[in-house]
Amino acid sequence: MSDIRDMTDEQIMQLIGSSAHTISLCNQELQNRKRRDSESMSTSSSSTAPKTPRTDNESDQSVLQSDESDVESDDSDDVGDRGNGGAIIVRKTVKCNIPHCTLCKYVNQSEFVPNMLYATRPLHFKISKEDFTCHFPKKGVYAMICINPNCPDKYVGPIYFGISGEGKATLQSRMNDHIGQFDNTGAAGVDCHFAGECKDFMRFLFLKQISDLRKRKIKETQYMHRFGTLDRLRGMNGNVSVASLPSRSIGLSLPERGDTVSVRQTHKLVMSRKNQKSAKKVPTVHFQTLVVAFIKANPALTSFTAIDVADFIHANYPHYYSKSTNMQNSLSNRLKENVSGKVKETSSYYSNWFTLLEKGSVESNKPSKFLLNNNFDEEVYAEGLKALVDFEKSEQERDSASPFTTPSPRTVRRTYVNENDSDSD
DNA sequence: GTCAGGTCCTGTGAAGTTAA
DNA sequence: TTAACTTCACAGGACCTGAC
Repeated sequence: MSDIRDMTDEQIMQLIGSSAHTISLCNQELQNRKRRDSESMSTSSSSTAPKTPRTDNESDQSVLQSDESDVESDDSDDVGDRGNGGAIIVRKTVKCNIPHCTLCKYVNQSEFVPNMLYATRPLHFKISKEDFTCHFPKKGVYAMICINPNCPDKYVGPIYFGISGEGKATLQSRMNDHIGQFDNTGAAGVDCHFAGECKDFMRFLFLKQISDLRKRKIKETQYMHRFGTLDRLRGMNGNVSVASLPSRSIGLSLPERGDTVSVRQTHKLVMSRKNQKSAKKVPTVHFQTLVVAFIKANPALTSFTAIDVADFIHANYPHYYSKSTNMQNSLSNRLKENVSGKVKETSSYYSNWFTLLEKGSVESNKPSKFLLNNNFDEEVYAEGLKALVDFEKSEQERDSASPFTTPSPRTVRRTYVNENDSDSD
């Protein structure tokens, strides 16, 4: 690590770049080998394993298992959502055409709904004896779609999945709740999207009739994963409804820094920041991005600790680090959860940047660099890294303009601190 | 049917404790 | 002493309830 500390920022970025290229080539080769292996397996066996990279069937397998007992009167819905990962087929939702119905104008009219996460898995509609309408079913899962061709968030297809509630609230009343919020400038969650430029572009459809609350939540969570709506890039679902073990995320707030603007909590496993209103916004970076940057920058290391990663961030992104408190502890918590597989089953697919299936070979307290698998999203990684670099650059420029604003030294974790002792750190 | 206030639940991250 | 681990209070979003 010491040689890295002697490097300039440019040298470090160069190293990251060259390491990234090497690792990318290695990953590609490993993937090719895996593909060849699975092909030779499939020719010698009758089982037909899906060859599509990163099928969502992997990420929500456990949910699917639960769903096997999902016996509803119309359980033949979603006929395409098992098996080889083709189109997801649901009943069609049509206008009820009852006079003064507030929902009719929002019913989805298109023949299919694209999937931003898995392009090969759009929503299609099957011909059914009884279509869903604004008033039917009462209990089930619904999707909200943005059809604004100029959507500022570039959303296409479902951006939010919801369910009818536990009590008397029906799907119809839930939709009315949403629609009622579109005129409210202070609307939160998915409603704030449609309270803006996309106000008249919301469309909805009902996906499945399920009377059991638990099963509704499981189904809703499945859809979130299948369409990636847990990620702000593709949707507005903040949380899964069902998690066998609660996933956690790193959010480092800085209440002592005065007025703050909260960062929307839409991504799971995200390093979020509360920022001073006047200050340049600290970028929101996936915590995995930071770990991957560390792994890529240290190809010779076979294992590391949260402290190593924290030191790396401190050495390479000092301004970003200085905006954080207790980063080491948070990294430690999240790394442990990832490596031990706690977040795998229903967390966003970002958690799958790390190999969890081979957890037996990875110590949770000292993860190996080999935990990085082929599933990590280069685009998200590059985006996060760029945001970090840009932020550091702008902060450095600010420093050189006023030499007294250098980042504060690394925050040491406080233990047994006397509140009155301001020098405890 | 609508809306405002209430409740519940999960994410967040800091504080505290234990182990090495 | 420090790293690793555990616990818990708080914030905010999703959903519920009841009045109008």
